[in-house]
Amino acid sequence: MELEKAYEPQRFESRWAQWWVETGIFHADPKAPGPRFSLAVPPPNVTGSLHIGHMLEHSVIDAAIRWRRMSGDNTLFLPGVDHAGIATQLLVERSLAAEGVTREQLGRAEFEKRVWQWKDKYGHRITEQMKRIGDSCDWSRERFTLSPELSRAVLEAFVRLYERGLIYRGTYMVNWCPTCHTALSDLEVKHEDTQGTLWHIRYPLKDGSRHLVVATTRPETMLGDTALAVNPSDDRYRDLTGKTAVLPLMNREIPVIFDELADPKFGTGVVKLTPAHDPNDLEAGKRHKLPHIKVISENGRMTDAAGPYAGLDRFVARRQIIGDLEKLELIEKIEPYALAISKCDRCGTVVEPLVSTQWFVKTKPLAAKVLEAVHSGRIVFEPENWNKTFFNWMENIRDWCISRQLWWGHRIPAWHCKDCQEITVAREAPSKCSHCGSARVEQDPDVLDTWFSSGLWPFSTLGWPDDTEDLRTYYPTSLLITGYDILFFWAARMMMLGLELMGDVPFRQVHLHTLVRDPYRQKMSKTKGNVVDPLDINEKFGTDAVRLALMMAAAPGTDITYSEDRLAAARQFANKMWNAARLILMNMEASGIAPSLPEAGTAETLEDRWIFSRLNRTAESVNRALAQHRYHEVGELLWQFFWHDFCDWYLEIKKLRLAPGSGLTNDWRNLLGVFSAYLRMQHPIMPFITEELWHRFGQTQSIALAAYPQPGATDAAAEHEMALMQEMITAARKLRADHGLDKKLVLEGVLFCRNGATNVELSVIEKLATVKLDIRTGAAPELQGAVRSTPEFDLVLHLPEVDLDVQRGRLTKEIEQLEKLIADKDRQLSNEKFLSGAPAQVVESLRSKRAEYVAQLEKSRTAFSSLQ
RNA sequence: GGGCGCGUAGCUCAGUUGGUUAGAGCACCUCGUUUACACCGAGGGGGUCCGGGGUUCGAGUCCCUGCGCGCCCACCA
Repeated sequence: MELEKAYEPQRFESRWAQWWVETGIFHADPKAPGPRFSLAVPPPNVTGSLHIGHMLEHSVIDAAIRWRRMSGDNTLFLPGVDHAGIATQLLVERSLAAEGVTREQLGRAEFEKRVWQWKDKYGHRITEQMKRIGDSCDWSRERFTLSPELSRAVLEAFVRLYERGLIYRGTYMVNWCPTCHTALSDLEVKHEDTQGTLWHIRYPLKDGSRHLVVATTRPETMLGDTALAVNPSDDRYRDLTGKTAVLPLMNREIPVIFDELADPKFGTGVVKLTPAHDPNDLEAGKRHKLPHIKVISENGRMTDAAGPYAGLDRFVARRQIIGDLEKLELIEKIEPYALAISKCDRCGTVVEPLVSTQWFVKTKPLAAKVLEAVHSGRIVFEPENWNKTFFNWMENIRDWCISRQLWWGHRIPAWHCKDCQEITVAREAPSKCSHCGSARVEQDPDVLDTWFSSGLWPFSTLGWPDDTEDLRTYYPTSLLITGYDILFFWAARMMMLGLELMGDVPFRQVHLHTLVRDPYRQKMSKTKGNVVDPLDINEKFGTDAVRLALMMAAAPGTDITYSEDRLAAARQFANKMWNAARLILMNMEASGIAPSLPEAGTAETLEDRWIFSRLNRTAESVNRALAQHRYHEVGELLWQFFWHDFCDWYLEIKKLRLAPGSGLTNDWRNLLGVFSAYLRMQHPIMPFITEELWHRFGQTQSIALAAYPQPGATDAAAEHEMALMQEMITAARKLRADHGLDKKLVLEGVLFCRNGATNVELSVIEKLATVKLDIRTGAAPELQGAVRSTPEFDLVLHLPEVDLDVQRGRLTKEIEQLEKLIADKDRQLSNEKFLSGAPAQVVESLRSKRAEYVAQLEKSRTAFSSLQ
């Protein structure tokens, strides 16, 4: 049964994807033998769809898992999805908006019902896509952060942390998004450098003696000013003790106070204090017991306290205030000013700092445990250059605001008493207040930050808080593979919560992969319209080719720039695999062998000794690169081995040996043994084509369950002999190409060999280079005609017509190169410091290298003069 | 204001601990379709490794510095 002529992945990929799921071969068994290797997938948004970043991430994760599984580990690849609180809620709200409905109009219960409907509708898309791209997950263990089981884990985690004093409720200044209408954690706020404006505003003193000039970037907040401050060491303002200023526009009297907050070097050295709208001012306000006047509300509009500006959007109010101040001639100066503006990560709205009562996680004690775990090596970053960034963040961590004023998420398990105002935190809804016994208790309306539940992922997915066999077997997980963009959001939180609640690290190793950018190095985003749908390119190039291309591009350090050229190259590689298999199968049929992959026999020929050596060397490098998460190296090693060793040389030589009707000869066994090993080695990167070919060669079990090739003995002598033979063949081809001779014309000549070079197999050289050679030992007595020389042999071809100009050109270039190299070596070898300082080995190799060049130079010169 | 990273062939990038003539893929040039693959084969051209110092017998690789670019963190007006 012959293979189709070309690699057409569409013909078989979805079939294998389905087969892998249906046969359940990736089902994890805690009782199975072998070292345990477990990994929980970074849960994608339940309503999301696969993007190119996922494609890279899943290629890498799946390769890691498949490699460990084939290496004999008891593996668990746990899949699942995240409810993605704010993202999903916004999505559904947007769809409601299209119907002309707001969530408030629907009410909480009805809205939640709508989101669940949405989840049911789109929630399977991403997991179906994961199956389609070949993720070798245990689908029986699929998890969802908002499922009843995981919700129980969230509840338990919250209560335990609360009981340990690690969760508290308090009133602080938080980041507030007026559009999403919720508090945000610090991480959900993006700082964007912007060219803003600094307005210098005059605040008259009450006594009319003078005015103070205050600089601000946010004039609208002045309506809430409750003081002006100057630095106590600032000589310019010593006389202001006890003075009062009049707040323009509001005509409110505000005191002038002395506080270190005011920097004498900034502007005029006078700063306005708005405790309700600025974190620094809030602190200063506390120190001086200043009143808070909230002039901006949760929806971004001015409050009643803003007097004539009440009800205006905060930015509209700003413009009006500037206009009004100008009319009053209270603007002293307007200058451009560079500042970082804070925006909501989700919707891009400018975040408003507001004082608000929220729930927080006390992070310092948790971070201490994490720092200890990383410092002691219980968690290892790979690549390790993230250590410093990570430590810096962990060491300066601030408390984590975990309450969100949303409706989609885990409801906070706290009940407020309407009588005594106290809070009861409990695992189940209490019938009465635990403080006063009142039955008038009501659950806190807020939900938890979506990252709170994701932070429990490595153990909540394994059955925690119950003591399950899965949890005992697979926790801590072995490896976390994720993008560096969610290092703090997710990885750091898992570490904190895992160490606190499980008493052990959530994973032993963290591999941070790179991000995929568009061809112009821009981040891919839907709004920019530069996203690439991986399903489209999988269809076009083949999923295996996309996996290979992405992994080969993903060298740690820099982000990947997306390029179709790479994908096309990878597809061509897959096509090469396909056609090599086709060649082998065709010849098997001719030799009377049924498709099969027998064990390799013993190496008898040079090419067998050589390919075994190369295979073992490649297996060694590939296993090491996989262990170090150097996936681009894995791809490159396998590419080189397969295309340039196996196809270009090994198969070409074997083609000369295989005879029709021969049956299963030793040549065949060796060829098939190497091919089988290659398929298995390539499988973690390219699961589909390898599975397809595996079966085309008569296998019935999945290749995913076959053994991963382990390194074996190498054969330096065989590699040297093979290299020599390749040089001889190449030399002949070069001579032919130099003279523009027909490929079919058999050229006659003499091969002069020295030393060990004599036992080359002449017939192989003759066939692969289309030559007819006499072979002699020793150096050529004279070098006439078309010659190519190396230290170990001289090849002289009798050409029908030697183009002397071509020969001279080639030789002149060679001679120049050699002279330069020799001069280079001479310079070093005449350097006393080098001779005394460098290791003997280095000096020796330099000497012998020089001797080789000199010998070769002699040859070239002789050949050149023989042309005269 | 801190921190990280990048600058190597026309393009996209490799280049673990400093040590043969710095590599790959794509693109380019020449030749080649009789038996796996034109998604191919054979051969070839192409690089002052961003600039400047330094350490060293020896630097693409280590140190300092300048230029250019990117990212992350950060409550100063």
